[in-house]
Amino acid sequence: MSMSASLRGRTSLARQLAEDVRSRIMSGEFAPGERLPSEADLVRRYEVSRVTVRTALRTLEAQGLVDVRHGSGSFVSDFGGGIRAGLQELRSISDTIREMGHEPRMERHASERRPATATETAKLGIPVGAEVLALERMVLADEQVVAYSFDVVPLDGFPVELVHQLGAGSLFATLAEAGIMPSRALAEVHAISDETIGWGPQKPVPGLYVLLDQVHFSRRGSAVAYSRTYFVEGRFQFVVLRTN
Amino acid sequence: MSMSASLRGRTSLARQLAEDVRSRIMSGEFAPGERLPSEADLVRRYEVSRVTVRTALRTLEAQGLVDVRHGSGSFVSDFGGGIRAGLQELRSISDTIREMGHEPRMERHASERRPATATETAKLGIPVGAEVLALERMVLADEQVVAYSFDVVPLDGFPVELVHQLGAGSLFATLAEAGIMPSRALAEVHAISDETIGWGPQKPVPGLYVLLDQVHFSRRGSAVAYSRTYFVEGRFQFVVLRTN
DNA sequence: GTAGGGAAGATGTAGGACGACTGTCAACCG
DNA sequence: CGGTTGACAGTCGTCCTACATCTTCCCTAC
Repeated sequence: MSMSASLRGRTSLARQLAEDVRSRIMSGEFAPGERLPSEADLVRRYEVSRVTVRTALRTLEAQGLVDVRHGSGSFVSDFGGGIRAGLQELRSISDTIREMGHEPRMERHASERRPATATETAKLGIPVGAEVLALERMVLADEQVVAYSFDVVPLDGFPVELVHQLGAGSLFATLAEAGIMPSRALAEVHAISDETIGWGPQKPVPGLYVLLDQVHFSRRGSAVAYSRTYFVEGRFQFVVLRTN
Repeated sequence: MSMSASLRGRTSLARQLAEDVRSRIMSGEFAPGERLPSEADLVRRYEVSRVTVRTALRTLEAQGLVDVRHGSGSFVSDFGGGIRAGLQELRSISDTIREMGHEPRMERHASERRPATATETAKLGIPVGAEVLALERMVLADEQVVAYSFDVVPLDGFPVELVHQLGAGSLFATLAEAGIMPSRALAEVHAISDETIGWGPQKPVPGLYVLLDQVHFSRRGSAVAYSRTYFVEGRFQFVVLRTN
């Protein structure tokens, strides 16, 4: 059960352990409701201290994946039928679609360098008129339209040689390559009924969408992207795990 | 800065500490971007061990409220002045409204004991035909309608003397009193356009809602309630904090 | 058969120690 | 003079040991 040696280094041990256990839970190696190995067991198996094990368990508990019971053990949370990709986990839409068992594809509709609008300057906390790259894309899962995405990335300080790449591949991957990996996002959820949104032969009628209006932040707290994603109602399962 | 003595007992020290620091962050005592006291400081001020402090900080970090930086310190997450009261924190609608600075009120529209429907038996994992209490309520903030709520609570094993109270006060409070405090909820988000939902003089037109379709679970993993809450679009700020 | 008690195992908390990383600032060098 | 280097204090990451508290289960006593 030991982690691959390549995992070590870079991030903290606890973080790696949490990620490893998390993947094992997701893969079903640890079934919902089942008891995890005791802290002492995990100490032996992963060859880390109990502090590290407990730190990792705490992280997973805060994420709602496990339930640590005093005097009894740690248990995989049971939601009576499977945990899905939660909205509170920050990852690219493509990755989320792939995790749900579908094949993602992004189709670029427009790509433009222009000054930021008033809304964008406010959301991103950048000066008025600062240059941004605006993207309009269509998100497909198994060739069916699931969302229309409008992304804005401030270009000030962004590596020039990577600008063209922003509109091409994964936004997350390119941002990470530029050293400004999104670490957190503040997302607002809205219900939108608008016939003017969307395009293409699969344009949904009526135009009913769940809008995810979100600002992405780097670990240091600077805004790195602002995106509005209109999810076609019914085609995408939005799940939020709520804990206390 | 010590916690009130009444806080001690019941839950774990770490949980109490996390909750205390969380409230101080929310109240602005610890401003966004600001550095928290060092772990050693917190140990002295709260008179707990470093293990406890670190456990609490880890929890807050997993919730995205603080950013712990190796060798530097712990910092309150900065979202550029963005609002808090995130959707991923499980609390009653009333509490959420109150935290946003408004006065909540629930108005009961209907209350009925009946067998569970097929959907409800599936969502709650109860036998077909099991008796449930179904509630229909209107949620107001400062006397303005913000949502219509449809709640279902399975009555099997529920204390008889508390049944009437379910329809009266706070659902959460009554469930807690019955010893089945909701600890986690799996919530689905949908955009709904439906003119048949809602009632009263303030019934919104058009009927555009953000639907929060959620199953509440106890700490042990049993479903304790199923609720569909239709939030009137634009009247309630839905915020999801996404982390990784 | 049942209630009670105790042992074993599990997590919760405490305290001390050391390593690794970060930011600062003074000394140094070109 | 400016930029670099290096020492240093502060802070988080990890480990160790010990004990307290809680759960569970089994065994005993009645």
